[in-house]
Amino acid sequence: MNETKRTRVGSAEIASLIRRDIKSGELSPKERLPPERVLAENYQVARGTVREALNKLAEESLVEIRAGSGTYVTFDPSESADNVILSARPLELIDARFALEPHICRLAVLHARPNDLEEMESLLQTMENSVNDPAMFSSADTAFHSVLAETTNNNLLIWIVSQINSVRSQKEWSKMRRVILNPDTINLYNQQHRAIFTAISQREPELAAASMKEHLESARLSLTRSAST
Amino acid sequence: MNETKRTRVGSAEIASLIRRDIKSGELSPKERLPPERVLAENYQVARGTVREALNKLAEESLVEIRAGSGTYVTFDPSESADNVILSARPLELIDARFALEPHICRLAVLHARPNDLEEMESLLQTMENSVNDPAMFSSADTAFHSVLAETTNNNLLIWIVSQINSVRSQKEWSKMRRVILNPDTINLYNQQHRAIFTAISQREPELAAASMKEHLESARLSLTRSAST
DNA sequence: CCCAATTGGCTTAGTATTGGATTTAAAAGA
DNA sequence: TCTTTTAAATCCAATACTAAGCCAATTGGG
Repeated sequence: MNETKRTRVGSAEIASLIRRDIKSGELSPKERLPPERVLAENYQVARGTVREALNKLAEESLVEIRAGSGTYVTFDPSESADNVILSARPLELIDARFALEPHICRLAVLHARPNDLEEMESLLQTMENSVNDPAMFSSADTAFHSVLAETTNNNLLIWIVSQINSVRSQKEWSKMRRVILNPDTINLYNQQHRAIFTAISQREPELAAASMKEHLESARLSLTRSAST
Repeated sequence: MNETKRTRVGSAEIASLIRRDIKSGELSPKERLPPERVLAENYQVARGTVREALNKLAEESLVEIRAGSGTYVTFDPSESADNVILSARPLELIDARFALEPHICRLAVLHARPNDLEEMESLLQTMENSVNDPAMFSSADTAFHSVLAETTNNNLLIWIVSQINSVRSQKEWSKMRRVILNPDTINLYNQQHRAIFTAISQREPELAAASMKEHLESARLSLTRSAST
């Protein structure tokens, strides 16, 4: 199938190329594509082929074709953001945190300053005093993970984590917290948070990352257990 | 030699240019744009075309047009959510990718289906044929990392990666790409991409993650090297 | 306070560009 | 061979752009 690469360039291939540029943001919303005749020239195909490709993209609502005017990008990758965040499922969230937070711990070890550590210590104490107050624990927990991100001094990571945290403050999630956050679980989490904090203050990046992984593993376990009941 | 028939520069193009300058902060809030007649001269179009472009921007609330006075920027990028993304610095981006992409590789190993692998293979071939075409390489490279994210089936991760990719399509970055992406570097990246792909097809999560880390390490090196020159 | 200069608002007629659609021929694939 | 797809060349219809002029609102200097 892919052996004969050179000869056959069909409308499907053209469509894929353009689709990729739109979805990756290389072509921004409202932007006008070059005229069909020029695209045909660029891709070295006939105009009819380009036309077919553009019509496919129009059916996918990626572009809008206006006769006499041009073809315009109508897909905004950043607009689908709210939907993604609102509809994120618990296990998706845990996987995303698995990707992010261990490495955040490593970076936190590199960048942590005394007042970062003080803030973490203060939040740890709040959580340790909230064994019977799930709501309080939960807000301090979120803050703790935010501080970890802020400690990296990486605005991109800080922003990503804040986006992820906004998922957790959804309505549906607070229900779930009430089920999961019993005193035993809170105690477990407190121990794990403490382990992460200790690893960071002792400047041990891999230990910090490993502790975070263990913590997230527990969180995943809590989730699957609560889902099965 | 005048075979090059310029494609029409229309109101959509003018609007895109000005919109980009506004959103990137090149034009500050409250600042007055040059008069329509001057803009028309600068862009080498008729005044009516400039007018249409400005009216579009006014509908998007990016500018305010006051008859007899002028056209004023009414959009403040620092108050926009996209701000973090627009102002992300190269090393921040690499750190974020260090956090995300190795784990994405692990998840990709778990979820990869035959047509995911086919798509990766096709992009690898595109990149391998683009040793002397940085723009094409870059677009396929972005797509490759996007496909990795899509393979996880995790919408949250897919969205995060797409946000990160949108950073890379910024103006400043395309300059940097031209400096970094010489044939040697592209060949190196191609080898590394191939290694990642092989690890995924052979279902070796840790090998895939390690290959990705190596790839990102190279990317970081290219960045620091280009920054120091 | 008024006048003159500047700036956006708007109209018109003529021209150019662009997508829409059809036809014929050639090439690729079943 | 027959079917489908692509190429190439037209012509058409919709839309946008140019150019030029005049009006209306605003601004700032005298």
